[in-house]
Amino acid sequence: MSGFDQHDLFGNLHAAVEAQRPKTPQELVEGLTAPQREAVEHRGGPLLIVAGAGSGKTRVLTRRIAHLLATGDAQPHEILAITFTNKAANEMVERLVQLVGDRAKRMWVMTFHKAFFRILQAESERLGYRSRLTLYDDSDSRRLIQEIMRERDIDPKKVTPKGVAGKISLAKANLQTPEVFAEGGGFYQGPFHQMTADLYSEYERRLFAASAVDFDDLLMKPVMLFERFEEARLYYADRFRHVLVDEFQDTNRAQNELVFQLTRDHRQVCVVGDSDQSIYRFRAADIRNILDFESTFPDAEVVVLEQNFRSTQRILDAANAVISNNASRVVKNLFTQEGEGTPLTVYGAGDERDEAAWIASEIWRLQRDLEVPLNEIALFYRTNAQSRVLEEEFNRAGIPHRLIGATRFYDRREVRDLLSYVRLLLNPDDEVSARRIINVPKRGIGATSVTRLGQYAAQHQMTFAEALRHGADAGLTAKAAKAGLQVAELLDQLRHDLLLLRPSELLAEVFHRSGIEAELQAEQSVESASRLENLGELINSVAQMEADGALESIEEFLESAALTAASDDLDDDRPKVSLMTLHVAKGLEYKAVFVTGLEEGIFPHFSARDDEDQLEEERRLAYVGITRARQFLALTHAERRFKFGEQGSGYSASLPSRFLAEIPEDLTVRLGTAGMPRPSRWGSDDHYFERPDDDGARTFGRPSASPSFQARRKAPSTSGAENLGLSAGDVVIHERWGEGTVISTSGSGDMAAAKVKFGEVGEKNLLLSVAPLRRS
DNA sequence: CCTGATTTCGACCCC
DNA sequence: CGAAATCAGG
Repeated sequence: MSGFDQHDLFGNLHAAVEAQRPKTPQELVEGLTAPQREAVEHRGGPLLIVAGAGSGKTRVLTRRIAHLLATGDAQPHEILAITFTNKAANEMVERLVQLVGDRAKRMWVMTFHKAFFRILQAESERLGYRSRLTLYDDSDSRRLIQEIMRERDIDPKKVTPKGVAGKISLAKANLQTPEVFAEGGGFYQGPFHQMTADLYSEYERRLFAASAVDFDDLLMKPVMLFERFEEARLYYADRFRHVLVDEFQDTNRAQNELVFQLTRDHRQVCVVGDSDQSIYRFRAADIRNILDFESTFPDAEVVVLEQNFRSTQRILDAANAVISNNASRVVKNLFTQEGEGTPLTVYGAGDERDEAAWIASEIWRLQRDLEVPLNEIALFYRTNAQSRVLEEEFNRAGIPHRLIGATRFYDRREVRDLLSYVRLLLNPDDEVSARRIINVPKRGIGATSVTRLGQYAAQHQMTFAEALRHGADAGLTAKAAKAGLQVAELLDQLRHDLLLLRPSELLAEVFHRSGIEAELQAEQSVESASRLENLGELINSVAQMEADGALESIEEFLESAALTAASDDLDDDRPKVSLMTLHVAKGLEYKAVFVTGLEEGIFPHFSARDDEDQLEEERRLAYVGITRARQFLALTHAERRFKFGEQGSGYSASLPSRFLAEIPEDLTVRLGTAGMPRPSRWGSDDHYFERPDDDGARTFGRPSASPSFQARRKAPSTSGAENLGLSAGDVVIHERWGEGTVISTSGSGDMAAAKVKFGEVGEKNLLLSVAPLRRS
């Protein structure tokens, strides 16, 4: 899955050579288990694949698609394969290219949101939109809601725009129009609900006027389109004669309905999912969609994949034990042939710094003694806020790492500003973008002027951008009115370039002509330098995409910018430890995994405290985390943690998570304050005792005294070997292994490493800053 | 009326 | 710690 595997590389080469000859149906089921094969070969009706973690579902899905082609049961353009993340989609495309060659490019293999944005864009006229659609992301929607609330003098403290946005989002996911929402189905009543309903209604009106759609519209609007225009539904249902959906357990009502609308006639629908991995309830995923699939399609064939090809038995046993505490689930038990494996480590830290320090020391050990590459190590946490301490400690310890899914490049302010210009050029109705760029760079059009322009636009039924030309009439000062006129002219001129320039050139032109460039250059701060750099990077990356032939138009670029999640980014293979939330981790796998912060209140999160359903979801999240690990799994918790509390912030005691107690003791080794001081048992004890540089600076195995302070003061001390300036051929002496010859070196500073050949123990990869090494 | 500086407040998970 | 509300000055 993760793509680092060697056999994948060879697979690629192999595929390139073999690409000319399509695989036969027989070849496509080679090496599959009986249930996997059944899933690949099933024909003629609905298919539900219940796929446990690590049971090879991507493999089955891609083989099934290839098989459909090979037997002539489907043409490439008839395939719609839906995933939840771009990352998963890209991976699927890659594998399909290996299996069926370039024909894969004619299939629709993408996320729900992308597929239905395309359909919505193509059919927007039917729904009455007058311009090309602009996609509003969460922050755009929030701005619009905030603006509406401001106009209505609603106190943003009593009702937050975020809260309102959340309510509207849920309503849309459940296919509730403003009218239906207002009625409330008897459950929700009262003035507060009424106000939310009014806001929802106005929000919809404004979105429509701006020719804009939000994320939830990408699902809800197509449902409405298909309901109102049967011929549109039939067109797409006929075109996509084979619909396959991954991660079906995380679909919401709208997504479920879309699948049904597209497939209810031909019934060639294949959904894959694992109810134990449903973790998106908070964004309206409804686990019943998968549980009720068989009642929706009574003739559905069900295939259950229970053999896990990823983890050791101990890891699976732990996962099974935890998830078995969920009452509402279909029982299934994963098994593996990967062997027992080593025990899991449970580490009880003093506080979060100690936790981080221990993890850092373990990572060093994993890579040094067990030669686990850094990019095969991952660290998960429940909330993004937990990442900071971990990062700080990793910086101190010199552990190369990357945060996945934290901040999106496209969310940086300067990037959004620039893209807002382009959005406005493409869609003059776009209110949010117009409001955003009107005073970027500073032109002397402040809040008061913007409000007046907004009022004027509303009164005279024109767009906000159009109102810029009527600043004087709208009551702006002469200076502001003039500036407004200039913006309008600037937009006219830039709109000219739209047809003439390539996307990257257009961005560069906007960057320059808008004055954003000049303003940033004038500022001369570290901050502005970084912004300039980011925008340069943006333009360069677009130019690169053009050069690669990967970008047709600026519209396409905006679409991908809007639909790219933070977690989709850079598949760089550099050796770094990955840090991410448990949600982002779904679908990934690593040789070694750390799940951190297993404490009551954090994981399970306190918001799930009184709700059994939410608690079960937290448990599924734990299940997801555990099952990401192939060989090594450590679970950590801290006794005290710095928290942002209701009454101020400070350290407070943290109880170990109930999920820890749910793991049978005999699967684990307990370390730190929670247990006896013993060395970690990952790998052989030999490895541990052999560690020549075990100077006691690390914290594992220490009694509870105050491990955190030790961890803090004694960041890994260096052996000094990284400063020897070693190169291949040098002869060195290792304290334990004696004389050896340097074969190669890599990295620098704290991460400088060398491959050294010793007489007795053979070749070793050494991290120089810790290896007790000297020149001979 | 705009802008830059200062204060305040708030924080779960995401396509 | 960072974004948004608020304040003081031009």
